[in-house]
Amino acid sequence: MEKFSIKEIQNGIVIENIENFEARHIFECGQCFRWIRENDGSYTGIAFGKVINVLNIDCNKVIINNTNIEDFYNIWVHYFDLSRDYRAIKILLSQDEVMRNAIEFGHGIRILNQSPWEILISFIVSANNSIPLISRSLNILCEKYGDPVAYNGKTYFTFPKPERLFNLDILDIAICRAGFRCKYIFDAVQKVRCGDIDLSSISKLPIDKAREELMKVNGVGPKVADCIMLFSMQKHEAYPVDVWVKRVTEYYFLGKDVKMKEIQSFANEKFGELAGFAQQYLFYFAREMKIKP
DNA sequence: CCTCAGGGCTCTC
DNA sequence: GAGAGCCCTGAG
Repeated sequence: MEKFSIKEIQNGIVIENIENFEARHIFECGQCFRWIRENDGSYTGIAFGKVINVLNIDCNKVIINNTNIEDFYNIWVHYFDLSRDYRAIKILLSQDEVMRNAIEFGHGIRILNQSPWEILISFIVSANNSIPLISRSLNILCEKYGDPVAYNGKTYFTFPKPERLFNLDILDIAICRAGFRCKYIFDAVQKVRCGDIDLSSISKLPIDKAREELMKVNGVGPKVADCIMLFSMQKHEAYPVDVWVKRVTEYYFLGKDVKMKEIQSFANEKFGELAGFAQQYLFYFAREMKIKP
């Protein structure tokens, strides 16, 4: 458990003496698409129907605006994974020199506990796509089918509940301009609707069985399935391999172009139960450094 | 203007 | 099990 103290302020809370929490690292390490970076370096976003603004005053002090102590303990402790001891994770992973550097670089990363449904759709949209376009498509879906929540003179939108999408036509999905992925979104909606996919029971399965179930959805392959499991099902042994993770793993650890399967088994042996955390540090490092093949 | 790649997946061979 | 094609767009 992380150690920190909470104080309530006007329409918000201050978290003091917190460690391993940098808003920039958390929201830009590839696990979420809808948090907005403000001019002051804070991030505004919506989860569990609540809009909040998150600002690091320094590396040990965080202000969460538009919330209170009750919501903090009921919602945000879990969302920001504050019950987990990242210091211990970092010590274990830092035995490796490459990891030590990557961890230093992204020292404030935490893996958010997001909604499986939102992550399923988000990472379907992410396939062979760029972050601005992913965000744009998701925001269109939210503006069209989510619920408005006002904050600070602006309107934010919740991620639409599955039921809201059940009766939509494929053309109603296509407005989000996700191209060939629209039919995959549609397929995901249908499979959730008819019960072919039950995300809450999948989340209780062991990783290999869960991956297999998730991949029943068109548009969900091994990488997307691993993202869903890591970012919304607390399966931290998942090691999603996208182009960046492939590059960084090959560049620093394996030294040559290898197959996805070899990268997976490398991650299992090297990082074990902590593979997902390692993946996040490596991904953020590789992408910010723009490592080329 | 054209070309390419971008947090892969499906389909076909 | 390898490779082309896929929607769409910004960058070069």
